[in-house]
Parts: sequence; C-alpha cells; structure tokens
Amino acid sequence: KAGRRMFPAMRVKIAGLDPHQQYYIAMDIVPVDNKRYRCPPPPTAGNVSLSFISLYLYIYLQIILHSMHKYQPRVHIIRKDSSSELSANKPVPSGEGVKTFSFSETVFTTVTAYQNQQITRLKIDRNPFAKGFRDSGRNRTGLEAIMETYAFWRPPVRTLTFEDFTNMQKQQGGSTGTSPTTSSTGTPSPSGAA
Amino acid sequence: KAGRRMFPAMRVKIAGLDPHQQYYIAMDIVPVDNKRYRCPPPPTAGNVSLSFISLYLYIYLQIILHSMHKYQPRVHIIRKDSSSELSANKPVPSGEGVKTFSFSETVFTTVTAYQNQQITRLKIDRNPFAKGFRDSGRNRTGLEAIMETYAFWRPPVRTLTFEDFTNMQKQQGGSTGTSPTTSSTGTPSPSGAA
DNA sequence: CAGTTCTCACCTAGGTGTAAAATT
DNA sequence: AATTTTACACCTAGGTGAGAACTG
Repeated sequence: KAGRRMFPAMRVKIAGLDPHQQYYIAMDIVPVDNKRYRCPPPPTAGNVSLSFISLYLYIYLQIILHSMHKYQPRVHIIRKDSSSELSANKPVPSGEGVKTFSFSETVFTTVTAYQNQQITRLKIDRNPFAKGFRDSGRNRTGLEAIMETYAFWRPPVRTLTFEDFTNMQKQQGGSTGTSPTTSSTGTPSPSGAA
Repeated sequence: KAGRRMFPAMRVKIAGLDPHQQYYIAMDIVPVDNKRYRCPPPPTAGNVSLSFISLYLYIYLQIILHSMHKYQPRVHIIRKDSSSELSANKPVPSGEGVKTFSFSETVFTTVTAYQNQQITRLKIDRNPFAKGFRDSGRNRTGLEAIMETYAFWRPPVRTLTFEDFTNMQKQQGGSTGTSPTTSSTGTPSPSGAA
C-alpha cells in the first residue's frame, strides 16, 4: 500500500465516435513544468482496473508521481487499426487515428502536506472519506443540511468531442485544448495550489 | 444491490498456453440437474470487473441463479482467432480453438437459508466477513490461535493444463473432467448440501 | 410450514486529514 | 526549516449469518 487516491477524480465523456470502429482509451499524466525535466518524468505504468457498467467505463489507474511537481492528466483515443502495439510503460503512440485531449483546468500539483488552508477545507467538504473532519459547528440551513447529507458531489465531466471520425486523420498531434482555461485545484496525492 | 457473493471463490491457474497467441478467458455457470430443465437455465449475463495485477487476473462476475438448484461453474479458454464474436448473454462458442474446463468437485447448490449446520460452521470459520460469528469460546492452542489471527484461507487452485496448444484443434467439445471427483461444498449464495 | 426477504450487529477493507515523529 | 513518514481516530463501503417478518 503506497500513495493516495486522486481527488477529485478525472471524469470524461466521449462523443462522436464511429460506431463501426473500435478504439482504445488510454490515460496518462505528464509533467507540466519543463524546467524540472532534470528530474526524469515519472513513468506512467501501473495497475489498471476496468468496470463495465451499462455504457459507463470506470478506470482506476495507479500512477507514481513525484511530490511538489505540477502535472497534467491526458486522455487518448486511439483507433484500433492504427497498428502500433499498445503497452503500459511505453509512451502513447501518435499519428493518424490517435487523438489526445488535455484540459488545462485539470492541472494539479502534488504535495505530501497541504500548503493552503482553502484546499484543505475543499477536500474535507467534498471528499466523503473526510467526513469526520467536517465542521458541523457552523450551522447549516435546513436545505443545506439535507444537501450535505444526501448530495454526493462529483467532479465535472469533461467532454471529448469528435466532430467526425473521418476528420481524425488530419487532426493528429499534441494536446488539443478543447476547453476553458481556469487555473485549477484538481489535486491528487495530498496536494494544494503551490 | 441483490444477491450474495460466492464463497469460497473459484480459483484457477492456466498452464501451457502458446505465448505467441492471444486468448479470451470466459466463465459461466450451468445447471447440473437436467431434470429441472423446465425451469429455464439462468442467463449468464452480468457486470464484469477485471483487475490486472502482475500476472494475476481477478474476475468478479455477477451471475443470476435460481435458488435450490444445483450448478456447475465452467472456465473456457478461447483462442482469439477462432473468429466467432464473443458476447455476454450469448452461449460460449464451441469448436476448434475453444476448450472448456469444469471440475466436478466445484458443483454447488444454491439456497437462501442454510440447510446444514456443518456448512454454516464452515462458512463462519473460513469467510473473513463472518468473523463476528466465530466461536471464540472453544479455546485454541497457542499456534492455532496465531493461525486463526493471521492465516487467510483461500480456496484451492484448479489447474487448467494444455498439453500443447497445437493439440487444441482436435480436443474440442464439452467439459473435460481434468480432475478428482470429490463431491463438494463450494456454494454461492447462502447455500449448503441439500 | 417451507422458503424467501429484510433488518441488524458485527465484521473486513480501505480512504480521510491530523499531529507527532522522523528525515533531509 | 522544510518536507516526508507514520500511527491514529473517524469515516465510507460493503460482506457475514442470525433472526424476525413476510409470502404462498
């Protein structure tokens, strides 16, 4: 047992795939800060768990990261017939039939102890496992109390959209910033905004 | 949430595969008692969870069974190039490149309440989740007490052996009783020997 | 009455931040 | 001094059989 779970989790929704095609879905986490490249970028290997429930796909990926570094999660959609062998430990292939998505607001910083009191409060308020630390002192209104009891907060879903699968060949290459640009607090391992 | 977990679990070890080939591994549970066929055999559909850890593969399969019936778990090794489409809800294909294993000692009977006091004791003694019901009254010897605390009992591993992959074409067909014939107590859902 | 369903106390298993202790 | 590690109380989440309640 080593490391801690990412919270909040990355949630993604994929639209516009060709139903007659098959795809691989891959995820990795790459360092954001190029200045630190003398510390070798952490390997993206790890155990993978899949759960198929209806049309949903839950992926639990174990990735080793370094503390006090800035990282960016990425999601890759890889057309099955784009020959190159897929494998953990190897970098995700690029080229035709491979599309990489990364959302700048999901950049996070790894820490071993929180640096920011606001992050701590956010985690305690949102993570069900931290319920024991919630400040039940400040009294909530009736509705707020009900929400607190019943609501299960979940991180927002990022949507990966293919305008059309046939365009995929021309749109290869690096990360496609398909979304807003709010600097964020999504933070795995105990973490916070540095 | 419906149904209960099978205990003890089915454990299987596969040997003799061709490293240059790819295989599907399937599991289903079929009724043993042909006399009851007027009750339609239960579907083998269900959610599947996979966990890859090192070379181990954990499969959690959710299968709906009828109570008070006798069942037989089976494991299928299916060569990937044996064309026919794989799908839950459909019966496992048979023919060349498909090998089915079933161990007669793993036959079990489904119940909603235990019929046999010995089964109850076995479950309580072996299943870690039933620890609350263990009879700590009858005192154990020192070693036995230590064992009780630390030992995690796991059901025996059945070995599925391919003498040679190339023989697989000729050895198609139904279940291959590859093992001893002890009538057994392996029993999912609350269950017991009828 | 035989069989099923439901609730419950009692477990396992493991995810939280905290605070002290250890490390660098 | 800054950071990481460890033990801990407090949670979530869910798997046990017992026994009451329910069903046909």
